Formats: sequence, C-alpha cells, structure tokens
Amino acid sequence: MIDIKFLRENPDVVRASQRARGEDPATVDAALAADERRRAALGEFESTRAGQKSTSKDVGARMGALAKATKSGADPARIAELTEEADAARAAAAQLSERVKALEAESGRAEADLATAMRRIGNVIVDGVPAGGEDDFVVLETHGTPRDFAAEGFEPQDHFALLEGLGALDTARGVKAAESRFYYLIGQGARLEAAMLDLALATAHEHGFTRLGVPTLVNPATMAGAGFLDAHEDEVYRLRDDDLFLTGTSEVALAGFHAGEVIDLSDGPRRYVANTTCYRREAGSYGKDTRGIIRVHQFQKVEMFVYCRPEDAADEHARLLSWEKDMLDRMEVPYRVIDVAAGDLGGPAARKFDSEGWVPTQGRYRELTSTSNCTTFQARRLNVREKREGGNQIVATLNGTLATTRWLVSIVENHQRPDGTVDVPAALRPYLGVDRLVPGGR
RNA sequence: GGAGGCGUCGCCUAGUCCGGUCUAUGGCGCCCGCCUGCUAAGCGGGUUUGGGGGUUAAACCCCAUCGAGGGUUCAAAUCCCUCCGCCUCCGCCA
Repeated sequence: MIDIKFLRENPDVVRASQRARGEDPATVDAALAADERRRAALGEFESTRAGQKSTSKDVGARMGALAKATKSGADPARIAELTEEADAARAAAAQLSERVKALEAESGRAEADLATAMRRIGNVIVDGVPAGGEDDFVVLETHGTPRDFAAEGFEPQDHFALLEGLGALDTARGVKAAESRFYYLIGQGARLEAAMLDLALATAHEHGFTRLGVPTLVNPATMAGAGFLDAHEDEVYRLRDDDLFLTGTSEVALAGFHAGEVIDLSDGPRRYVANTTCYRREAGSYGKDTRGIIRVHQFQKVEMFVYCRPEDAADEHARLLSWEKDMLDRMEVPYRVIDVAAGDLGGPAARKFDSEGWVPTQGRYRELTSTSNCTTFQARRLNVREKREGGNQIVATLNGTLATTRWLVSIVENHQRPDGTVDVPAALRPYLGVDRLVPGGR
C-alpha cells in the first residue's frame, strides 16, 4: 500500500510510476476520487456522531435527575415533568442514532472503495528503474565467462543428467511420494545443498544478520500483509481446514516478525536471515522447466530481510546486492545482474535486482537471486513503524536471496567434467569434505 | 479435545456484578518546568495510537480506540454472541 498522503500531493509521480509498470494511470484518479468521497462521508459521519454523543449525554443527565427526584420523594407533578423531558430527549437521541448508523455505513463503504482502489496501485518505482515488461530489463554487470565446452572437446550434460548420473537426485521417487515437480536429493546432492545453505547462513552471520527460525505456515493477515494474496494467490498452497498458508519464501514470516510493532532503528537497520523450505504451486507453468529441479514445488532458500529507515533503503538495497554477488562469486559461476523492469516488479517492490547464473545447456542466464527494495509499501500494510521526532513513521523493508536449491543447477553444470563428475567450488569443500562429486559418492 | 480463570492508553492497576456525573482511576517509569551548592527528595504540568478538520508551522477542535469482530441500547470498558491469545486443571499423544 502506498501512502495516501503522498498520492494526494504527488499524483503525477504515481501516474508516471503506474505508466512505467504498464498499468493504467487512471487507477490513480479512481483512488483520488474515492479518497474525496471517503473524507466527505467521514466528515459528515463524525459531526453527526458528535451531535449524537452530546444529545445522549443529555439523556443521561435527565435520567439522573429523574432518578434522584424519584428517590428523594419529590412531588408527583415534578416527577411527571421530568419523565416527560427524559422521554423527549430519548426520542430525539433515537432519531439522531438512526442517522448516525446510516452515515457510518456510508463512510464504511467509502473506506472500502478507497482500499480497493489503493490495492490496485503498485509501489512507486525508484528513479532509474527501466520502464516496460519482462524483457525490458537492463543488464547492470556481468561476472565471469561461460566455459567454452566445444573448445574443451565435450558436450556438457544438463544438471538433471549430471545429478542423476551421480546418484544425487531422484525425481521419479519424488513423483512417487508426492507428484510431479517433487524430488529427492540423495547423499552428496543433499550435502551439496546443505553446504551451500550453511555457507550462506554463516556469511550472513558475519555480516551482522540475526538468524531466525520462522513459521512456514502463516495466517491470512500475514500473507496479505507481505503482499502475496494480491497477485500470487493461485501460486500459494492453502490449508483451508485451518485457514493457513504455506509460505513460498521466508520473506513472508520475516515480514510478519515485526508486524504491528514500533521498532527502534537508532542503531541502524535490523537485518534478519532465515533458511526455510519454500512451497509454490507453480500454477500456470505446465510444461515449463519440467526437467530437473529448476522449477519445483518445494525447495530450500536462505533469505535476507531488512527493516530500515526509508532514507537508508536505497543504500541497503545496494548492500544486499553486494552480499548476494559475494555468494555467487564463491560459487564460481558466471552470472549477470539485471535491473528488473517496472512491469515485472510485482506490487510491493520499488526496485528489484536479479542475479542470473549461466546455465550452459540452456545457453542463457537463469534467476539465482532476487533482491527487492519495497520501501514503505510492505511495512505500511504490516504496520511496522519507528518512533521518530514528530511521530511514528512507517519503516522500509527489503529482502534478498542468499542461496537456494536452484543454485545447484548452475553449480553442477558449470563445474562438470567430461567424465560426468563435478568439481566442488572451493568455498564449499570445507563443508563437504571432498573436492569432487563422483558416482557412488555419499 | 474438555472444564475454569484472565486480557484496561510503556509497566502495574481501579472501574465490569447493578450500562449514563468515566473527559477510563491511581502508582511507577519517562518528558518539560519550578525549587535547590550538586544529586536525591519535593512541587506543578505533560505522557496510547490511528484518522478527519485546522494552521506557513503550531496551538486547537472532532471521531475512533479498554485483545479482535459483530449485536442489544438513546447510550457499552460494563450486557449478549463469535473468534484470538495467555494461565490453571483434566484427558490424549509424540
């Protein structure tokens, strides 16, 4: 949710942002109109309500006087007079009450209309974000050089063939136990994944992150607050019997951690990291990436999440990106960093940098990390604030990937040898205890 | 799963039975001021959050807010219903 006050004062900025996202800028005018209606309805309700309250208080006073007179045995004429007055006051108050109820309902409707209109407006993009859709990203930097397998004299195998050949991955059994897009990692495959996740967590710890163990089932309020019920609803596993959702990323629980709180950021940003299993329905991706573990229903991910002051968000975003790059460098895979175009950001993000790793058998880069600066958009819905001079202020939130199961794809394909064995990146060797994955390895 | 108790503006707390003189009491903490060699004590004032109006900005006015949501009523912290959380006991079970 963007700030309604910002919208009132800078409608053109928001319109431009919507346009860059490929959204209809008329949503802005619809929201402004709804805001006008809401304020008018609210004003009328509140002033009528104020009248009702004072009238009602008057009833109380008359009832009190009547009770006192009756108790002290005042003369019947006086009591009759007071009774009449009290009845008249009650009748007047009753009339006002009817009107207040009608006005309250009307103002409630206006409020709901405004909320609906506001939900259709994405976060205001950061200056410099490329306009357009999925293909309009800008490549910011490229690291490493893809290997020339032709020059090396062999045809590279894809990650699926490599991992199955090593006895490290079994998708057939995944299907047996669950359904398609599930898998077992076995022995050295499972250990390679764990090594990568451990390294990411250790690195985050060194950078000052606080590690959290978090829920992977959350309630609707948390899911909605994090922004995953607007556009991603059909991507999410839902437990209808319990009214809970399985989270597709620990970002959800990390965003919910401080929901509704006033936090202290005087010592700098609050940085959290969590490793969780992530669940995604992958609805609408039938036939896409069906081979191997590029697109699966369940995977592991180490996620960074930061609460910081809005004025620090852009710098923090750069830091998150640099920590991601640091991890990718240690995986020794070629990758590039893209500035995701406005239309591909999703609602909460004001800017998003993806790192994409080279996948030799596909001849292209595939997303390995994604870091978003959500500015105050997510925190506003979650009501996370900081006490600042002049009142409480909504904080900014950011998130980023530090390691995830999909990295195995890029790691094994880029480090494969002609005989189907795979060199372990130096950074992971201390965790695995071996330099190379070989058939029969555990 | 069953029975009971509890949830009040940072913390503690009065108020709830029996609806209205409640503008939610008092203490602690905190902030400002006074007093005072310094500190402490003492004295006076302030101190939930969100929204609307107002203002150059304030002051100020109004509405909502007593775990959440609904209901009854002219009027709800108070009565009724649903839900959530915590505590105690019982049962069941990794």
